[in-house]
Amino acid sequence: MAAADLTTHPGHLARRLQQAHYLLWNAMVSEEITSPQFAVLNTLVAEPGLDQRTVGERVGLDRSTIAEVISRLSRRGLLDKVRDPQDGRRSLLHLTDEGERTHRRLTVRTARMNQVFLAPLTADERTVFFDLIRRVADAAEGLRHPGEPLAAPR
Amino acid sequence: MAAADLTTHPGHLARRLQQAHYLLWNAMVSEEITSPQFAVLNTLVAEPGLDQRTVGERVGLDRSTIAEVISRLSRRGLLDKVRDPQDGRRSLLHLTDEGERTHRRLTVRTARMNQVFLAPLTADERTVFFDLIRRVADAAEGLRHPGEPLAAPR
DNA sequence: CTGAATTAATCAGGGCACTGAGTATTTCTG
DNA sequence: CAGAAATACTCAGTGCCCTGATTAATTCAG
Repeated sequence: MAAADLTTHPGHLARRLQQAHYLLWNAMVSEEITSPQFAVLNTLVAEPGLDQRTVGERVGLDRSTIAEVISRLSRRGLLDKVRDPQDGRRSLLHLTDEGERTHRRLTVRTARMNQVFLAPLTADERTVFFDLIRRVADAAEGLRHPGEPLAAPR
Repeated sequence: MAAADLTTHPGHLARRLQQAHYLLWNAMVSEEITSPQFAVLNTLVAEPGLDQRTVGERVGLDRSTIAEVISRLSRRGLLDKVRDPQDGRRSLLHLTDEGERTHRRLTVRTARMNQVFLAPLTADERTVFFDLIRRVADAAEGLRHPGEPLAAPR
């Protein structure tokens, strides 16, 4: 007895939302390039030559995950990865021509998909939707860095 | 040039939201039991004896994923899985005592975590937050089943 | 009643996401 | 300047998430 109602659990809703998006992306944007991969391409269009860690920070992926995503994009010839001569620890990233073409092509499809995805909401609701999610995500991310203990508040 | 602004991409926001939740769950609820695993336990508290596929449907996991999650829960002794004598294709699931205890314990922690997670929002905003996400997720899920072609509308 | 669909579960394979440990390089400090 | 601390990346390990193909059991149609 005493089962919780998952429809009031933000984590459960977030997961379902992401899954729904995953499916729609696959159907309407690309089966080859995933949404996180597109986010990386998009970041490198705006800021070519960024190092791996910073790209991860921009798109919200940790060191290990960004390494995998970049390795796949590199394997497919969408970006080049070279050691920084100024700082031998860093890997600098640049899109290839093919990478830029892919980004351009997917940008159009992505916009179309977002329209479909957000179709159930009015323009005002979309604004609120973005604002609320962003605030919750930002706040939770902010809890990571500081010395805040998170759980036991003493 | 012409990089998109990811902060207006619902998919990107959904992913960030889910990651933020993942981290908070890990810090405040459990490092052993994940949120999807808890969802399964919760479903079986409400409806003991459900078959594997139906549980997956309830919590929003496909056949393959639910199989993995259940295999882990079973390995940890939190649930029992037995072949349905009435229908040899089905696996029927029941929580063990340990599974019920775990569910009870995590229910409390989960409620506390949700408070922290939603702290940036007022009570009214939380209602809207749930409503908007649910509507978008439901609509996208609804696009899967029908004969709708999704992409090329002809 | 038997062959054809349907259904539940499994398996193989690809990708995302995190942690903890380890390596190489750079920077900071005494 | 040498050792310590910090930084970027890699690697191993676990878990979530999906698709397509396969297997076993049930149900349906002729």
